[in-house]
Amino acid sequence: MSKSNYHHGDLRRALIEAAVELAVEHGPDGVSMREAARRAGVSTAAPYRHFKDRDELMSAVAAEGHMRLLAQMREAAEASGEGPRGQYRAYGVRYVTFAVKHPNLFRVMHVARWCERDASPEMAQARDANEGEVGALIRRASEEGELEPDALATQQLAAHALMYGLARLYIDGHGEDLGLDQLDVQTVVEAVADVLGRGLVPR
Amino acid sequence: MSKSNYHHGDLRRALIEAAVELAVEHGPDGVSMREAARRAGVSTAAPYRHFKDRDELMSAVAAEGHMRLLAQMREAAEASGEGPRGQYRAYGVRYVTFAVKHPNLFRVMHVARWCERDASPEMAQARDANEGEVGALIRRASEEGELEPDALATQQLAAHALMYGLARLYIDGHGEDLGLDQLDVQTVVEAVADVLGRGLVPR
DNA sequence: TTACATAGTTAGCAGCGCTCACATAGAGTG
DNA sequence: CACTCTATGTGAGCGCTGCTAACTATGTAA
Repeated sequence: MSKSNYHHGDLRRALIEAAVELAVEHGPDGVSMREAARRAGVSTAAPYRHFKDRDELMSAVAAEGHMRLLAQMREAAEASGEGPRGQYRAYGVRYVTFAVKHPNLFRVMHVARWCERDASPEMAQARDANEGEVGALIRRASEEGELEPDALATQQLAAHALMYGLARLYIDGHGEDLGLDQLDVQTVVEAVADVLGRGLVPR
Repeated sequence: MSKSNYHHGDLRRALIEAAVELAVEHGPDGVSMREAARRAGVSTAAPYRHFKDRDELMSAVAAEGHMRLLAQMREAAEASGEGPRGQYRAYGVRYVTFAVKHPNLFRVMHVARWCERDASPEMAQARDANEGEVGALIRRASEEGELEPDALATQQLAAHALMYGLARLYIDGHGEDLGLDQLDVQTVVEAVADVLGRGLVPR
């Protein structure tokens, strides 16, 4: 181990894990440098050797979340294996499912201040991985003629916005108003995806 | 004035306005009870006579935001005046425009803890107003045959999620990645709305 | 006038982010 | 091996925060 065992082993990593736990348990505001330090068994000033401020730690938490989400979506795409369009859909379903299952982590992952690509080294890496993956999928779908290539950017935006919006409606507590609570997440997502697929206009 | 001129006039109102300013200037985390009190010209403990804690104040801020948004959307709908479906679309455009113009207020308006209907009296009122308005519009659209009534709930959900998601993509800083910054908001929203209208499937 | 609820005050606790001066442990060098 | 240097940790402390307790002033009603 190159940089370990000075005093702690790998304090940076330990702090990130403690912060992830705190975020999951108590939400974004429930993460404090001092409590993360306590859980890692070091003094309250130690974290500042590894993160210049709280935002940098939160950004690392956000990156960790994005890594986990990407792993989930990969798994879902492989399991579905119906060609790019089906995989794209499986991505969406898993995306929303993840948000509903881990709302606090998802929240941290989408706070502007923490998810900009230069917010932390981890974040840049996570975003590269994510965009590469989704980009490749979209490209395959359009090459195989399953999406119209000319309107591709707009369509991708619409799909992205729809899934993101649905996820946020759930976790921001608009679920009950919309009668979403009784229904299975997957059912809802697929129904909504179908609306996007077929369009709103009656024919 | 029934409950005014004890000492201050209407401190509750003054605090809400100070908090709205703070939220607009510095974001949700930039609002503090103490600073709101200072701006209203009272001691730091005075706010607790009107709001049991910070969450209750923030909820009042969220409600204020929803009122302003509703006013904007009404205006947009009247200006468009193209029948319910066109008005629904105008609603959506104005909704996203509002979010882009007042990102911090929009953020406060959608934090779960602050936008639940029993978070504050103001919030309950604001949500009633909002839901009534949109609900009526949707109903008219379906009565006049401009939307398919059987899939109405799902369609409404899709439209809602799409606009909410688009707004959040903008304010959560995903705008640049998607190349949204160069384009006019209205153009983007209308393009996306069209994708929803026509559907994703190539025909 | 007196009694009372309302709306404000001051003082203070505990927790936070963050910084500074200091201590210590390992790596590199003579 | 001793010596230095830097990376990593500690403890104390500043100023901010949310919130509470005990007290005071004000307008209302009996």
